[in-house]
Amino acid sequence: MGLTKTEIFTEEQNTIAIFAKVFGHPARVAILQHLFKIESCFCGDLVDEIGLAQPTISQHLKELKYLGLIKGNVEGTSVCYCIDKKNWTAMKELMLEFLDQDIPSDQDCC
Amino acid sequence: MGLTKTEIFTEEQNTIAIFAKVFGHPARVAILQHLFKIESCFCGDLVDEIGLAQPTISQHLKELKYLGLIKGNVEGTSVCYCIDKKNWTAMKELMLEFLDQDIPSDQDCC
DNA sequence: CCTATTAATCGTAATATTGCAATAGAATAA
DNA sequence: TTATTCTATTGCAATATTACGATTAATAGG
Repeated sequence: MGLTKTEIFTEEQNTIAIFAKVFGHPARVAILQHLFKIESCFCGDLVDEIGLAQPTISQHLKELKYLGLIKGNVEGTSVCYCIDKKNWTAMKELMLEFLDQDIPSDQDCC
Repeated sequence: MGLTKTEIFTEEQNTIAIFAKVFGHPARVAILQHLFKIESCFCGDLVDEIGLAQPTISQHLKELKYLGLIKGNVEGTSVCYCIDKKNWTAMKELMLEFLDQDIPSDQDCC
């Protein structure tokens, strides 16, 4: 099938999965890390920095943009991409809540 | 192609992506949340709790186990699954480092 | 032994993802 | 206008993922 049964899960579970999925590819991790490192951020730079073809990078950027994690600003023929910090923070809160479930005991139950 | 070019990325980027990918499906998110909620943790319960077939749950558990995030303990005909807290903490550190890149300014560059 | 119970594995169909060549679009420069 | 530059889109092949029916272990109970 290859089709996720989203309807049987909570909205929170689906949202966590959607954000996690976008981080589930090293190219998108690399893009985000690079955008954080250099605050100014032209698109062509990413193609040089990461070793993937321009259409491939463009596709990854599209996904990141669709989730609101980055913004793109047209400047002449180039496009300046950067992190949408507000949305990034909101996403981070959600992921932290999920990752931080392990407060109680140190020992495992089995 | 459908084949990720892992060789052009750093080990850290690949590791982040691998962990993120496992959270990229709501069923696995749900499994982990349930394992955190009830400390004791039989496998059949997960099949009832989540509305997916037994082979499907078993497959998701296998992936979580492969990454070391959960442990399985045979008890008679049942298997008791639980979070591997040590590995969970290590994974969390890595993810936090990635998610917490946004310390500097509040304003976006574009 | 046989049977029931539980979980893992196999096989397979449906769908999704990745990557890129080719092309199209959009703005600038000459 | 025409050429150039940069990015987005299209189309497609290769591979991966998801889901589950059927089957196979593995253990427990009679």
